[in-house]
Amino acid sequence: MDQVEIFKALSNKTRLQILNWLKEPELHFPEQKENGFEHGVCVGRIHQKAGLTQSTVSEYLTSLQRAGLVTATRAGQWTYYKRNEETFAALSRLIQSEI
Amino acid sequence: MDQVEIFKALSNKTRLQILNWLKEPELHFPEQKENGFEHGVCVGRIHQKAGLTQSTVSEYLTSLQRAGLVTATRAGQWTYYKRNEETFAALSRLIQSEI
DNA sequence: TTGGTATATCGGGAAAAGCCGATATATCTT
DNA sequence: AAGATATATCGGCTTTTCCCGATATACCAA
Repeated sequence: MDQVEIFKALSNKTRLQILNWLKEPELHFPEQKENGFEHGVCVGRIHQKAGLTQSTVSEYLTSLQRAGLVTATRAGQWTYYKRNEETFAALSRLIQSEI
Repeated sequence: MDQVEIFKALSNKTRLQILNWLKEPELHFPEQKENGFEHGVCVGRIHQKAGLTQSTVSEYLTSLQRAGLVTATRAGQWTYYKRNEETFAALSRLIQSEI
């Protein structure tokens, strides 16, 4: 758990936005409803909603993953990204006791 | 409470270090003991301990203050910086409920 | 195999952050 | 007023971040 890396990942409006969308995928990505959200949301939908290029969003998701804030699951041609709530909980604890 | 600004302020090893020192000033800045720590620690001592130039440390402290993570109190020729625990508590809550 | 779709990676230009040395400002002392 | 001390600000160089378009890679379908 690299603190600096986590805070850097969180230091961007779009990335915070993405994390927020992933809190309630059914609400923010209703198009994907039939496929379910067990593994999260695929890059393409996040890309469309974010209004940035595919490459930028892909890089953002990778950086969130490196920080441990999301997990990635490949399924066929899609990669699904999902929040990793444990990291958020750990970070919250860290802030009130360690930092 | 600008989330991005807070996370940017926390995205630096030295600044995290400073915040950590300020948790226990009497432990990390014993030289200042006779003056007390009610208003925190003055820039010069933090500068010496950090091993970066005075200007850099002054800028770092200003950025921590802008983020609301510390408060600054001027007393004579000294400026004392002190942790603002309310912001840390609020941030901790924010992470576990909002972000 | 060929082509289509989804994602990742690469190269790069612009903007911001990391630091520094020099200098300005504020305050105290004499 | 003049000098000393503490902090803030400014100009600049270097590294990193922000994004992009182009291209590569992976997978699927015919």
